[in-house]
Order: sequence, then structure tokens, then C-alpha cells
Amino acid sequence: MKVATFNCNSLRTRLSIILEWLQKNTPDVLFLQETKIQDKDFPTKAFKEAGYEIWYVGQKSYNGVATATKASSEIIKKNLDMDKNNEARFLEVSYKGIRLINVYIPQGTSVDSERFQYKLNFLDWLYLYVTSTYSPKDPIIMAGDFNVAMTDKDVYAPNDFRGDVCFHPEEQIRLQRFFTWGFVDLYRHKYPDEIGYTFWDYRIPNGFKRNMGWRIDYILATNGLASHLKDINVEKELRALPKPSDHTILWAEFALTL
DNA sequence: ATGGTGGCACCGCCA
Repeated sequence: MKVATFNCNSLRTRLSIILEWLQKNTPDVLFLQETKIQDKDFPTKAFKEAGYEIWYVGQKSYNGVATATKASSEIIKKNLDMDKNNEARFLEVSYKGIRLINVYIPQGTSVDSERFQYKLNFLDWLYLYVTSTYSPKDPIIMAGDFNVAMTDKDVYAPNDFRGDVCFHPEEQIRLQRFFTWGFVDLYRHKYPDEIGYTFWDYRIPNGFKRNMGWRIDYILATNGLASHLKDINVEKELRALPKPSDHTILWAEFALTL
């Protein structure tokens, strides 16, 4: 079983990249974030024709998450009840007995902004939802753009960014809680010393070429699933295509036949 | 070098 996550930064702009990658790699699951498309405009047909069932929750201009599955799946939940902004950042699907939670955590803008408090709240709401609904013994994969780097290894210039948005202790404490509860950070588990960046800011000139990146996209799994992890990697080749996203695909393969 | 990217929808916001 193979799963992948991609902050595509506009599904419309990246649709051909996504479909080509899907057809070449045929993952069981693809989690997409920042689709930036309203549900009425979602290209459902393109995914059906590629052989995938697709679930989505979107809004105009911002945010939006979608989850594609190779075999049939069912919708469990769209958005978090406690998020009164009702931003399209959470989508939960059930697939062959596994809960698939797709998240796009708010970026936070800057630590002194209201958006940063919203980010911390969102992490709290997500934690409350997951831990009150499930046990760490349940098979759960939670993947997406968490907008939090955890350690110095996960940011290209840790001393420049320490305490800034996406590298702030209040965010790190909140993400750490998920690991303490029972989620395994699959990339770090498999590769304790690799870099593993998944995001290179468009605003840094030649940031990708100079490898000035961040590891802020994750595939997390509860222990039962994580123990079957075979491989996980970052698909850097996507960044060489025309008009790439500022993130790239992270994928994980499990030694499991469902 | 006092700017520089990108997407969306508007005439700025968010990342």
C-alpha cells in the first residue's frame, strides 16, 4: 500500500502534474492540500477517469483539501466543528478499514498576528477531535501540510528562524502532542539523520536549487501501520517541471496488502 | 540591487 501527500497550491494549475504522477505511481491514496477551488468547480471527472474515487472540501481562493483513493472509500468528516471560521482544512475518509485524515494546518502569517493564534487553536482542535474519537491502537494515517518544522534538521537556517512562524515552540509543543499520543512521523522514523525538506519558499531566489527548504509536510501513522512501513521519500523531480508548486510530494509505502 | 515569487480574485490577501 502506497500513500502520498502534496500541497499543490492550486489544483487547477497543477492538475496535469498530479494526474501524470498518479498514473505513473498508482498510489492507493493521495492527499492534496491548498486546492483553492470551490466544490462546484472541482474536476471530479479527471480523477474518476484516472481510476480514483475523490473526496473534497473547498472554498474560493484559499485552502481546500481533497483525498483520492484507488478503491472505494467513504466520507467521514469535512472540517472541524470547533473551527468557527469553517476554513476548508480538514477532510477525513475511511478506506479499507483505515481512517485517512487530510489536514492543511494554518500557516500562521507571523507570531504577533491573529492568524498565529488561529493556528495554535487549530492544532488544539485537531488534537481534541482525534484523541476523543480514536485510540492509538486504531489504524489511522494523518497526512498533509502541518506548517511546523520540529528540529534544526528540518529548517535550512534554524538560527535565523528560531521562534518565528512555522518554527516556534508553541507550535512544536502542539505537534509533539500527536507523537506522544501515538502517531509516528514516518519520514523521521525511517531516516533519523536525513534532511527531507518538502517545501522551498517561492520568495527565496533559487531557493530550491540552493536547497533552502523546510520539512513541514508529514505522513503520520499509528503504530500498527507504522510498523509495516517499507519506504518513504520526497519526490524532488516534480520541482523540475514547469510551474511547480512550492511544496513537493511526500510518499510512503507499507508492506501491506489490503 | 531598497527589489525579488505565485495564485486567486480583485483593486490586496495569504502563503
